[in-house]
Amino acid sequence: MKKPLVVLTGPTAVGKTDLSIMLAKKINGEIISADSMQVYKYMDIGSAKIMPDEMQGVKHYLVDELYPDEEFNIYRFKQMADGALEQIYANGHIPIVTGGTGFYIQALLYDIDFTENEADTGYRQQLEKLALEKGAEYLHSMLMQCDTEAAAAIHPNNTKRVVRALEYYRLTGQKISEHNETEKSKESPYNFAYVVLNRERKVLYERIEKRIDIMLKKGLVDEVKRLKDMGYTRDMVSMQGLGYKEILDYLNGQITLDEAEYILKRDTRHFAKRQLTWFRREKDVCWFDMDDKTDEQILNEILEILAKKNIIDNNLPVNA
RNA sequence: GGAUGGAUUCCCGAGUGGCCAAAGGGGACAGACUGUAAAUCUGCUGCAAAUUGCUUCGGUGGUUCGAAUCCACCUCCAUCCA
Repeated sequence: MKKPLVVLTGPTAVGKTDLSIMLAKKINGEIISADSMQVYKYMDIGSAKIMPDEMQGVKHYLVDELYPDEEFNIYRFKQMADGALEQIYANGHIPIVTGGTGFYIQALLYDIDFTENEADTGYRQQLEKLALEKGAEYLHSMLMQCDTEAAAAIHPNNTKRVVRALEYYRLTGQKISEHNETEKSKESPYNFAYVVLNRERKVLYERIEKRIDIMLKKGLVDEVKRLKDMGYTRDMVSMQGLGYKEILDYLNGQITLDEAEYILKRDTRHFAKRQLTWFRREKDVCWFDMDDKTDEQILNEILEILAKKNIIDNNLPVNA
């Protein structure tokens, strides 16, 4: 019997948070955040983090768990999220995975394996240096020699991914393309419902811009300044988050505040678009347009889906 | 009223007789993604169809085999002089 799992996601600023709380209360769920920035302490405004008083007693995992100088990546996420799942099941709750990081959601949902090796940062740095000195093409040709498939699949300019493929081969003696192939064909060990919230593009973009205006008003600049004063710097994963890198550039005198705002809004729009691209190619996804319906209506439709999949008890009152 | 400079495809901006549907950048749109993923990277952008055709470079008219590029007039904008 597969264990139940609900995914509630969508692009940034669609309005996931409110609905996730409503849903959690309705189905006795607990929430796992699949968000690469909300895990970090002290990063509240810029990450649009849910605050304790908004949680309404619903337990949240993977929020506020790391310090900004700690590295968070898919491997780390997977470990922490698996742990959270175990606890949630043990306590007799239904896990609700929310947050906008599609890659993380996929890793959890299909139990993709990332544990095979430890990062060898020395080799990675060596490769990155090589890329800088000899060019991206050179690295790519290196990959061509050990893993033709991966080289064919990865664009030469995408140094990050070329480096990882090379690193993977060096660490495991295996081709990453083969590893990907086996992981890709996995079936989910969960009885899941994958809900993606969306809105008309124009509306979504307006919401994004409005939200950034509010962040600025609420003191995003001060928040970043505090982080800067605590010694956190741009090279850290946390400080590469939207809202942090731009304001940091401003605080460091590289751009004006107006420029920072413009870039932040633009890049957040780009991000939302990329999220949508990701969700579009996920299988077994239920899409909801939040422009057409109230949160209550959507909630009810989600409950129907959950009941149909036996994720929740069929006897739960569905109609409002 | 006079002088000069300018008006280019969604925006900025190159182009000064054919190789121009028009460089480059931005935006928009689409896509990839399996240990940095709020990251990284790619494609595409006048219209319709096959290598072709059609309509574009403020407007109108002209020169020329041929014009975004030259000429005339007009409109608008900018700066300067009155």
